[in-house]
Amino acid sequence: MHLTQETDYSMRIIYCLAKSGRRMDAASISEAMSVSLRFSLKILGKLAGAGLVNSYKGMRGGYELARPADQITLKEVLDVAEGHAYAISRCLCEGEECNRGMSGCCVFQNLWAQITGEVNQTLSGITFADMIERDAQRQPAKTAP
Amino acid sequence: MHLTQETDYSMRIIYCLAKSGRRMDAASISEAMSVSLRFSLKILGKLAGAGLVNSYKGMRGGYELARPADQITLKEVLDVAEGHAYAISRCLCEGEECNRGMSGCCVFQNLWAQITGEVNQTLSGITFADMIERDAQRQPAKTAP
DNA sequence: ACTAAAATATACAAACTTAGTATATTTTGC
DNA sequence: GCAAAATATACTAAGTTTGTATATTTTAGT
Repeated sequence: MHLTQETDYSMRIIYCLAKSGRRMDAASISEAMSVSLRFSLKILGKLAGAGLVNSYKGMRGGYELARPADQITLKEVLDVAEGHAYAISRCLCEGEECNRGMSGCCVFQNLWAQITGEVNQTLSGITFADMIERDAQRQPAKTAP
Repeated sequence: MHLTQETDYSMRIIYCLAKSGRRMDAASISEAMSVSLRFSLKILGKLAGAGLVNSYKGMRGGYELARPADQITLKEVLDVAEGHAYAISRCLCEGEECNRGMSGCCVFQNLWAQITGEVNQTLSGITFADMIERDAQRQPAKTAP
């Protein structure tokens, strides 16, 4: 029913890179996220493979966003992390046609498609720059004391 | 990521009972849904336990809706079938606080809560009577030839 | 009262998914 | 050349889902 941990971590990792604006190595990221180094590396590999982050080997290597934060949407990250687009019901996924009961294309599929569409639209309308903005709004002016 | 099969079947079972308007035994329901009798029984037990359907033992026994179809919402059935309310992310569920990284209550939680709220609101605004209506709308007047 | 048709309760198990780990290898800056 | 990084590949442990099986209880009809 829920998005996976991997999706959760992926979001945070991209957010972290977006906020820092600099290249970071996996160890720093994993520490900032409180996720094991191994698992962070696995996820970063996936994100790099999908072209959301660029990776650099060797000393001074690490990861950075492949595009500016205002050009990466939540939907993109979710799709990569989950392996496919968000869908509230399985019956909307390819190769998983609902052929039980209900004559032909059922009423529920119709409804699930509607909800799924709304969620995806929301997610594709929000970038990581927006998220940073949102966070700033929530924490009202933490200026020097 | 998806609602479970059990939720899918639960929806259809309630829909089936709503449409028939009569008491039906598990065998008839399972046949109509193309789901095994055993599994149907298991799900029907859950629905009966939650008070969504009434069950009757013995000959001429079976199941019927506990309330009229226009007083049972999709949200109610989902909550029973899944065991808890819909939430897009785990971090919204009780006893699953997200305490990793992100200072305090994170921006993502905020967003997930918003999306989750919208989905739940949609689901609680639709009854099974509405679903029957919806289906009729989709299948344009299948009157005699 | 007896019998057959139903639901109920409880437990079990197989398959799949998720979450995370381990090992060995490759690349690159210094 | 060496050490710091990523990469590739494979493995495993735990949890969840999707059922199935067995034995029991209740009730209508005769």
